[in-house]
Amino acid sequence: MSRGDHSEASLQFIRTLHDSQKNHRLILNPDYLDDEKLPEEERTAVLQEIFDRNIREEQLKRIICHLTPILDGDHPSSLLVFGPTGSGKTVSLIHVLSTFQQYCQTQSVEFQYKYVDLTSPRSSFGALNELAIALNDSIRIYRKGIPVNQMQERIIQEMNRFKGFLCLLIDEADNIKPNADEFITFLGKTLPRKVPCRLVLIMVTNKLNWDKMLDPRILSVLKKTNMLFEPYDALDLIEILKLRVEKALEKSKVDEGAIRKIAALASRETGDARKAVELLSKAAKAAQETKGRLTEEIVDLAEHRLEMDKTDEMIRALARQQKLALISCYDLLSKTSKRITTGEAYDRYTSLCDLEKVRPLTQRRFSDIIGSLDLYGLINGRLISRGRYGQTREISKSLPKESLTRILSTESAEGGAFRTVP
DNA sequence: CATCCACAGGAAAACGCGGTTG
DNA sequence: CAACCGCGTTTTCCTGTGGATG
Repeated sequence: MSRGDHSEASLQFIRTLHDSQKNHRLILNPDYLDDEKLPEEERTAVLQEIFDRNIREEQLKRIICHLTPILDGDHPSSLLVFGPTGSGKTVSLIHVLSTFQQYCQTQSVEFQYKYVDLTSPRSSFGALNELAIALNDSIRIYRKGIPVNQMQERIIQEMNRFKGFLCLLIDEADNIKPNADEFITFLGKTLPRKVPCRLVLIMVTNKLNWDKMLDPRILSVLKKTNMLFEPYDALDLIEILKLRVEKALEKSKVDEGAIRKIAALASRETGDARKAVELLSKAAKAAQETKGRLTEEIVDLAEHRLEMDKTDEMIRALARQQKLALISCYDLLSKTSKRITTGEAYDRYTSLCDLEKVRPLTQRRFSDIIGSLDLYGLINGRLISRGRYGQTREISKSLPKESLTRILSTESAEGGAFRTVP
């Protein structure tokens, strides 16, 4: 009997909750807030709209001007594109090249472009490998273990299939780590001689002085042209964000001020469009959980939360040794409340390693780890000299209490996990 | 003023792993 | 199978460094 009342109340509860959730509904299409999860066609469609809004018009014009000689059969020089991350270099170039390729087909000019992605750091060998994959979409993936010359031979063979103009778009070219010269020499010097097609190199980097690190002799062979991508300014970002809002969110529930705030925050930092969209996504989720309206206050909240999540994620992603180092630092810091030195931290670290049955690293290596932790902002490491008592990094904490407790909890929680790992 | 501590940090060699080749 | 290759990681060895101290 009371059962009926009870379920009636529950039903009511469910109904009101559902209704309120419906009212709060802000995110209509979450896919548009995450570039990576967007299907290819949709992605290009979004990009198309961005370009239609004349956001990167200046840059597009410049690229196209550089390419147009091809239509008359002239050979443009290779191109070096600079620009900070998230300024739309890759996106713009791919857009231009693919449309240019289409146009060339109608004009019966032989033109093809291949995209070589070096986003994750690679050696010159890895770069060659990537190039080979880009050239030949077949399943064959060349693995490590074969000499470099042979690799180059295969690429030359592969390239013999192409005629006319072949444009190589090399993304994040600065990621070729130890000997970038080798790869670039091959590209700029060896290949044009041994291959029938006309090669146009486009290299993308976000390091302004990258070309100065290369051998000057290679640069003279390349006959390159430089091009600079300015970061998006706040107005551009507003346009981009508005586009996303239209696609993904219930527009009427988004404050104009909130968008402006996101754009301002992002442009103040680096002008990175990806970061702006990420913040928008975070803010939208936060808004949906509360009142369902995207306001400036929510943006503030989301920014704070995003930062916390980042450090959290950071810590979770650390390697074992790094984590151990971090733990030993904070362990020591919490006990002494005084400045500590690398040596002290190292002592604590070795004993901790003993406890975890992990072979401790050398102090030299430990010093590097401390350096990396400092770089990540998980620790403040300042180089000081204490006169006769030597020179040390003075280590102090830089994390809020919330993260700190979490570190200590992972220490105990993953202690067992550590031990099971051989 | 020279000394000397306790490390920083560069260079190079060594190691280990995952792969190919003959 | 041994020999070899590429490559990131780690160890070994090394030279600097800046100011309190005698």
